[in-house]
Amino acid sequence: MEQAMLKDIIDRYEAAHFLVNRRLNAMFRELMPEDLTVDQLSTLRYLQLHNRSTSSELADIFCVGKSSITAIVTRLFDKNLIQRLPDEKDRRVIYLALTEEGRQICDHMNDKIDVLLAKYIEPFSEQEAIGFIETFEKLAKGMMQS
Amino acid sequence: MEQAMLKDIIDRYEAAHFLVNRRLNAMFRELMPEDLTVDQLSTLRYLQLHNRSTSSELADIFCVGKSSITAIVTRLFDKNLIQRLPDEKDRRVIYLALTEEGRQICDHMNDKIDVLLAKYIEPFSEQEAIGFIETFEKLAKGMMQS
DNA sequence: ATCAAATAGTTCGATAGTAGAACTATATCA
DNA sequence: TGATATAGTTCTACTATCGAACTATTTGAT
Repeated sequence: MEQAMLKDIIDRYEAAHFLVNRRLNAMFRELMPEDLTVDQLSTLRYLQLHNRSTSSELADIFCVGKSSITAIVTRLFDKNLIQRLPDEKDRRVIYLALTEEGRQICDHMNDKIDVLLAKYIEPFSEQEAIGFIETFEKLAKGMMQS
Repeated sequence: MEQAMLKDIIDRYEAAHFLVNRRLNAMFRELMPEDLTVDQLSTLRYLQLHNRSTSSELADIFCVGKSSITAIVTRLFDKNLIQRLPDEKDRRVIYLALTEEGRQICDHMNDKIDVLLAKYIEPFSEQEAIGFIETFEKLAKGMMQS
């Protein structure tokens, strides 16, 4: 790709990324129940998909320090939404898992989020949506590796 | 689009969005000079593109309350990166603009960010990149309207 | 022309997320 | 066995955010 075109694509990507990010975050915030934040829900949702994760894994995935994870996990633990399950073999390790209440909130929020996102994705043709998501996934993969 | 396909697209979109977001944010954080945050730079960059904006406009664009903007603007003002220019006609209004120092930091960071993003976008063919960005912009536009 | 309502921006108090350093406890390995 | 690495927590400090209360100004309805 030539320089001028690449620069154009980058500028447009940044603008769209910023806009979608800010808008989506605000819309998610509005969906949230009283006592839960967007980041807290992200944590619950990750644990729903990856049961018995650990603080270290969350820190890697969320790209933050372990002390940030301790803070967020403690808040969710205090709300009785996640459990801390010590590993029997390696006593340094503490697995994290949803409680029944955490699972229910997750399920409920998943439905709400699906409805919200469907509104924006539905207008696209199947072909366009698939093409888009495939490129998006390649981009994500590229960022995973470095 | 049929339901099962839509649901699949939504799940994949969410996963890629989360990953790209978190990774990009972390990479931006690493690029930042000592005394500047990612959100502060976003504000500077918006002002570079939209000179003489106002707090209310920033609050709309960033999807946050006006008091959040006051906080961030005050920090940038204290660092001498932006100016506050009262409107002559309507004395409630205060226009915001970069200082010379703010402009320089912006230019410098724009270059760094372009290099970073180029690394991830370069691998795509021109055709794929354009198709992707066009759909992304449509998505952004859809979110602007509601 | 006046006064109520709207608008622009700030202040204040509270909370969440984050970094980074210091710390504890445990495991690994040379 | 002892040094080093790893998992997680605690603590302090800071930024971003909300929402309510506030000031100053403008707009608009009567």
